[in-house]
Amino acid sequence: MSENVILIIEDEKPVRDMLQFVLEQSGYKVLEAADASEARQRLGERQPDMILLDWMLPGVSGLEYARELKRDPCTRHIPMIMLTARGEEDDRVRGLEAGADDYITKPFSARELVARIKAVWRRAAPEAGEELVEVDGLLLDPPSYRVSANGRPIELGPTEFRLLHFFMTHPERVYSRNQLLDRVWGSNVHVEDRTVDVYILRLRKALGNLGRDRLLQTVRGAGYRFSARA
Amino acid sequence: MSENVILIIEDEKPVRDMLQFVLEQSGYKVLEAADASEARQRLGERQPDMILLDWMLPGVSGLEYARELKRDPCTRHIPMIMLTARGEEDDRVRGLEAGADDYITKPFSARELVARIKAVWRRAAPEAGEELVEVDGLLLDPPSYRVSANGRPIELGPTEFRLLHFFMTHPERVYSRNQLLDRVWGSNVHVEDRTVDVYILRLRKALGNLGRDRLLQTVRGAGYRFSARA
DNA sequence: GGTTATTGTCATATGGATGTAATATTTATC
DNA sequence: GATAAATATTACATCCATATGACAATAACC
Repeated sequence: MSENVILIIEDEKPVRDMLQFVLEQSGYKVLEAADASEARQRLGERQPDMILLDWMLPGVSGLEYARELKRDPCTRHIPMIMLTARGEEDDRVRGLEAGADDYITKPFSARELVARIKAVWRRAAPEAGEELVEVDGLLLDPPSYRVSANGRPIELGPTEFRLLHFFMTHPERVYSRNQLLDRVWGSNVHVEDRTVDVYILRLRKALGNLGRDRLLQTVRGAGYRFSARA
Repeated sequence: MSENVILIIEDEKPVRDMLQFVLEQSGYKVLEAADASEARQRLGERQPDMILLDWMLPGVSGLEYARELKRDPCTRHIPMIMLTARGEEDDRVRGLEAGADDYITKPFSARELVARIKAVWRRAAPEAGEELVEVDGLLLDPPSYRVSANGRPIELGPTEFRLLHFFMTHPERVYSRNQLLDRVWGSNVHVEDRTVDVYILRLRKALGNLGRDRLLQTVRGAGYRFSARA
């Protein structure tokens, strides 16, 4: 997961600091602005992946600024969460009408904030890599999380599933253990590269039940390859 | 939330433009028609999720056209709001009798319009999934709020009912806890994702009484799936 | 107003999943 | 064929995700 950037637009410094702490704690990068004009400046420098906008701002109100953000083609696509004091139903409706994707009422817990941020992103970005993959009678269906060959199901653990999915979508090419760790396990995990051997074995065993283990080939000195060819 | 499409049937262009602006601001897609014949054309091209119908139309009056829409099986289920100049109680009654879901008097604020649209959808939403659902001998009937298997009834709480309804209408696909919270609990609520486990358990217990708990499958590391297959 | 059902959260139990090390086997090289 | 290097396989301790039962807060109901 690449680092996500969140722009906080909030005039009260203590609240801003609290937000920054919470969000950085959760692994996000934070930009700050105390009012609309500072926000415009930040937006000129860098496009964030999320905007947290306080309802009450000095000068241009949060609501007005929300509308402005949603009018600008450069910023309208950026998901926005409004921060409001004591939940007035009216404000909430107006905030959502102004184009906010969600709103959150102060005071809120760190967990709630992070949960809402994730929920908004989830809704904004539908999942990728959803298509059914087929190689040599072997079927892998991401949405249903199922693998089968000749109609018979194959049981796989999560890691084996990801590994097989990667191989099936990148066939006919050798990947080193470290490349596989990067692409399947994730870039910043430290795992012994010999671990890959073990998962290859586990995957082969599972595929072997239906005679598909030959698809997973060892290339000595280089790594592994997934291929329908002998 | 998928993009909702609203068809505006209104002969005065300035009013139409205003409506379009307001609705697009609120994130809806807008179709336009100046009279009944144009409306028929638009409806042939695309089914909207809502119809805004002016009371006064040249040619076929709004009232007549409302009746026509409610007679046609292809359009009768689409929620409809009538727009009228001044609120004569009489018109209002006739409009509602003709099948309109709500009624709004010009001039109205953007907020009022959007609020009524949302309110109509809220009321219409339960009607949307009205059809009896059946999976592997398990029956769920939304109107009567009943669930049964082999003729024997199953008692479910409201949340378990909604959860089961969602699963039965979206089978063979894995949903993460957070996706389920979004789709079953609603997007603007904050609930711990572990709570889903508990409701899965409760639902399984209820289904287990009639041996249907196997339909609700755990997919480790991914979420849950509803499926009649093993 | 009191009772009951519902809801969401927590603590704990359980079992699968994960990563590593030790050992066996294969392969390449001389 | 001996040796070294790479890979396969086994076994295991640990960790983590899920299952489950109990509970307090809340809402619905009579």
